[in-house]
Amino acid sequence: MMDMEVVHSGQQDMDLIDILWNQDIDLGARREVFDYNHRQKEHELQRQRELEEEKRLDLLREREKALLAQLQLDEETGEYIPCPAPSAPLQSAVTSLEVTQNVNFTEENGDAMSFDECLQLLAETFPVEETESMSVPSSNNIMMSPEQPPLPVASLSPAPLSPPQRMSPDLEQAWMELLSLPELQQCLNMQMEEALDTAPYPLSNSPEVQNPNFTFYPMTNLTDGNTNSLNVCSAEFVNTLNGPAPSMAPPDNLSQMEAKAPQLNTNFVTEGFCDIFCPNTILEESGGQQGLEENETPMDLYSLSPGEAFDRGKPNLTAEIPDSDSGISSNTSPNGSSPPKSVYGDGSFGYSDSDMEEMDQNPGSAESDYSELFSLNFQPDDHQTAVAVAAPLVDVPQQQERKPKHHQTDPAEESGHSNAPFTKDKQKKRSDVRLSRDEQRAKALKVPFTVDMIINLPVDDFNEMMSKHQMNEAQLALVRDIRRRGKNKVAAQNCRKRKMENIVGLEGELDSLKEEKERLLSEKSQNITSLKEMKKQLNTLYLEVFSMLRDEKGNSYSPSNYSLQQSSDGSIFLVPRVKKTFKTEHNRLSSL
DNA sequence: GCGTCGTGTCATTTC
DNA sequence: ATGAAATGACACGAC
Repeated sequence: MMDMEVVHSGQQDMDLIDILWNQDIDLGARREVFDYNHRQKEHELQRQRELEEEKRLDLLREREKALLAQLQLDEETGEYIPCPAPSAPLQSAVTSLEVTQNVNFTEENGDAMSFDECLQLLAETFPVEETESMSVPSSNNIMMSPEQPPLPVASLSPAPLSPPQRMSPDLEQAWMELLSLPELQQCLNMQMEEALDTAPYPLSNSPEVQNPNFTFYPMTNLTDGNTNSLNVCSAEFVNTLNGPAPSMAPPDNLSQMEAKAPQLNTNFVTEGFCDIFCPNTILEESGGQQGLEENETPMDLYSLSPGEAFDRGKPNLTAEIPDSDSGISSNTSPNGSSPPKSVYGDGSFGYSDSDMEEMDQNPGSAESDYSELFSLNFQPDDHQTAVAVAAPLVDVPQQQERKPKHHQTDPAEESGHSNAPFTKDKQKKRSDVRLSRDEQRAKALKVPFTVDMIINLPVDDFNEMMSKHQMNEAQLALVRDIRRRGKNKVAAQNCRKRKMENIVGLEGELDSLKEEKERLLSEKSQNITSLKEMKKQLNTLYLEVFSMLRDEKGNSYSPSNYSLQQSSDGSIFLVPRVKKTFKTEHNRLSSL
């Protein structure tokens, strides 16, 4: 019987665990997360991988030195260019590749090192073996979790003999070396940012674009540093580098980058990642469809079909943003605790206020940085500014991924100043955070006003300002929300201030009333004392007056039988106490 | 872990 | 009737 109960309770526990597990699955966690052995195993594997990576990195550094030794530093561009007249002949394995590359790269910018030149150098540096496998080397799959399917390489590259697939392992490793160069890393990052800025939502209909493996892997791993990019960058991804690699381009050269993007040689196999990272190229290729014009911002795209665009865009904004604490959000389910009534109503615009709140759970991190970096006084038509302003939308989650543990530490704490700030500083910081949230939202929707203007302008000026600018519903709703919140915030502060003042005033009033009470009580006691004294004096005077009165026979009047009374005209009468006696007698008789 | 405080936000009421 | 201001209530983070 006991066993049955134990089994039963055990079964209940398991059911409970399953329920909780299912909830966690909904929240994005897997059961392995809770398995200690599994985690330990993962940890050991991770350490093993790290050791291997260290060895590989050492090897790669040596090879990189050897490679750079054969390159010349161009003093003008700061790039490495190949030494003139390479003597070693190309190996046979590269021949077909070379033909392809020569065809495709002959028109490229002569300043930069072309693809076949790189290959030539690599071939000189590293002996190339005959290609053994036509598939992408297994290193691509090293970092893949078992449940993830391998990259559909074939579908990525329709070209029958895409060069990277024909690379030998050594050659590919050399490519990986190139990829590990900081210049190329930066170039890749810039291309990614640019692509995401200009087309936040993949415009291509190709299934690869919608495959999470393709969008997720490069984005997440490129930001992780050299190691991961080495492991993860597929050969197709290498193709995105076929343009002249602008080395160490400053961030404000985005427009130049963008101008260069369409120049990429699209004859080369680019349908893979290039579809994702170089949307301009795709747009050019797709039958003259201009798509994004130079000054057309992503917002314009939203306004073309707000519903779909935002439905697709929303996961980009929210799904990759971890909740501030432990990645579990109470609002994960669509029917979550967010208020049913939203100012955005039918959800035709992707941001509901509660969604924005989720996005804003990270007040101290990148957002405030961006709010400081970018002024809100931009013109919506300024494409370059629009790109710069749109950048935070995609960059914020990346930065959050980089610093998930520090997302709520302020810079002062990070820099070692862990002393508790003064209250005023804290208030200012919180106010800044609040401001940065709304600024972030305003930037996201490209609202052409500053938050300060939205909140602090008088009603008439505000209405005039709103009427002067054509804004869509989402922008109007956001502006109204910002103004409402800003006003309400000030009102709440004033309300609390008044409340505190009322409390302080009431406390002061209470004190003064207590003092008044004490004063009145003492006055009362004084009055009582003086009254007693006066009565006493009056009684003495009364008796004195009585003692001086005499009747016709010269006898004195008895105060018990007579009393003195004053009439209304001031004259004094001696009245016998007959009435009283009579009254008393009458009362006595009636009582009998 | 719990209580307190300061603050922002929302819903509702008051003006 | 309408919009702004005021306020109660709640949530959240910091301490």
